[in-house]
Amino acid sequence: MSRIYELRLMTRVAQLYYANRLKQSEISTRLNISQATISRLLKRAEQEGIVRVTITPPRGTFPDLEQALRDRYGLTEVVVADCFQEAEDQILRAIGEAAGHYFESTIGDDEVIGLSSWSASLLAMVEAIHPLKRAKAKKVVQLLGGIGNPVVQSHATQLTTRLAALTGAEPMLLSAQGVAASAAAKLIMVGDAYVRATMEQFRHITVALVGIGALQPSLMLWNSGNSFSSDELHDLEARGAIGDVCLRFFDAAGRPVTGSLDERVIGMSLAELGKVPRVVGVAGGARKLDAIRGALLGRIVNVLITDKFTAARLTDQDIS
Amino acid sequence: MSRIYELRLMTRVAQLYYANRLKQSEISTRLNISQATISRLLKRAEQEGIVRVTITPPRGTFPDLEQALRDRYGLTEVVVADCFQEAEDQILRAIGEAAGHYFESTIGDDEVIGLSSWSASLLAMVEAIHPLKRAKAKKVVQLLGGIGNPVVQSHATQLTTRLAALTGAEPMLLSAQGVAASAAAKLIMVGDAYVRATMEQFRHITVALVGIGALQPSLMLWNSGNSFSSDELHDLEARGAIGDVCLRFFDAAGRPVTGSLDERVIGMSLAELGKVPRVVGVAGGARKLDAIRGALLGRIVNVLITDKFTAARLTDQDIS
DNA sequence: GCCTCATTTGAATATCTATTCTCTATTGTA
DNA sequence: TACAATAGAGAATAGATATTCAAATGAGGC
Repeated sequence: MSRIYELRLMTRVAQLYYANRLKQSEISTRLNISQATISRLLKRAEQEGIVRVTITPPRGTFPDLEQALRDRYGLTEVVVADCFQEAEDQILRAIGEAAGHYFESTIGDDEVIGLSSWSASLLAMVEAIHPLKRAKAKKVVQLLGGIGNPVVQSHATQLTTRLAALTGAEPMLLSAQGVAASAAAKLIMVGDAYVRATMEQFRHITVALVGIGALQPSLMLWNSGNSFSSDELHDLEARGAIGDVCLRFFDAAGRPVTGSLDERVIGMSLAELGKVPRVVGVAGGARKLDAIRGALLGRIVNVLITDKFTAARLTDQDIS
Repeated sequence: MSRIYELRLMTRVAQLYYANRLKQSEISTRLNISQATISRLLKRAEQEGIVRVTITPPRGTFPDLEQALRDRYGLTEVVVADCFQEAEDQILRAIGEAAGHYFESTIGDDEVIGLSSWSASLLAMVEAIHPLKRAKAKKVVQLLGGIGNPVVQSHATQLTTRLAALTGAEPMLLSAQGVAASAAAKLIMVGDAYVRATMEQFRHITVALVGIGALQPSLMLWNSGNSFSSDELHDLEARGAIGDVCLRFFDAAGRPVTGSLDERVIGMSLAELGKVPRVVGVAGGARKLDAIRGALLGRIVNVLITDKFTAARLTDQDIS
């Protein structure tokens, strides 16, 4: 059969199939051609470029940025949230909402959720989550003790409790300070049966929700000599630390920066986190850019929820 | 779920489905969403205009013209053949080839083919047909006796024989003049057993291949007082006849123009033709434009094979 | 607050589509 | 001319997708 007529036939079949929405069998009856051949013609029509499928991203979605981030950093999934202005509070709301939606629509039954509690992003996320009707998750495990004064500490456990309530899961709290006064103090706290029980769950976690912190300036400022000694922080900084997840520090390339602090932190380690199938990092904002990049490069998270500005910067694109 | 996130999800699913070519079930595993929902999201993505399918007609094919003709004249199928120049011989070759392809690819098993023999278009068509390997058609029935001198007459029956050979069908010939000298002469010819047998097949025909003739100027000139009397032709013309199919005349609107001639023509009548499920008209060229339009308006044919120039004129479009 | 109606969801399944398999036929090669 | 390798078509069927159904949820309306 001559080429031109084959092309015509493909076009006609494509027209009947895609424009007129006929079944292949209807086309096959109509044109006296077997259904198998119709199927093959349609496939060839695609190969020939006669049929093309175009995906037009609706305003406010950024599949190209997401794709670029997945490709560049080997991430499983990325959600880029739209955000009108690049102001901290706006970004926080945007990524919180996005993370909430992501969480709601991807949480499966019987999941064991890990939550690295003290993070404005995660707080925003949990606030965005609607109560799930049917109990879905099994457990919500607090990944890190509370930080700073007791009020903030309780905040941390509340977040865990809240998420547990929303998902109908059992909360597993880490009723301890995130940073013990000393390695010895940590040992004592870890001796607590409840703390042990929670930490025992770490290895059963199926999805971890974590914030990503920047060392400079926030942690430095915020700390103001409470949990961390200036020496420790400066030491971390001197050794290249740029950010943290669960108070476990890493440098710009994502390599762990260990230190005496690790002996005092009560919470999940990076090694343990590495064994969790799905680690969702929720973070955005220019201030955290390098920390986020580090977490991505170090494969500390494999899902990222961020804002469009940060996403653009992470892919070296112009910000639009 | 907020609208923007729904749209994002549709986009993402569409991307995985169309760009990454994942199965719906793979997507459903990956995103923790049921396959049913993936299917629904894809459907909605189309409705939302996120996914669009574009059909790009290859050069030399004219789906838009074909569509316009189908719509305008209520045709079942139309093939518009490409044609470089608007010269009779070129047009003839183009539509002949197109008709041949159309025939080859749509002829089914057990079809009874009717062939209105004396037509340059049909000749070109039959010449373009490759011998079918497996016998397909059951019978090829000559729809009209031969015209003019015996050489031309035999031409007509040869065409039938040839098509029959190509399709492995049994030829049913009308070994008679297309136009008898008188009504009485017709009666005599129709008395012949073979002629009767062939005409008996008329009502079993599943597909009729017919040319479309123009009264002016061709028939008038061509005749030169052979089969038709000038009176008859002028009478037909006076009564609005503009063209014919199987020597059955019709006016510009496709209404039959009957006359004494009908009593003498040995061949299928328009009424009989109207009962054939698929009547394929093969014709093109400026000269025949009005005749073709008449045949279309009168629903005398329901499939048209023509050239792009004629197609454009039939749809009142500019010729390109 | 409680009920009704319209939606939404996933499991089961009906339907549609792609692929395999086999047969036929064709093309290039000796 | 005959032969092997190649290509193409449809029938059967494996596989994928759409739809149905039942259950559950949410949004008004009283």
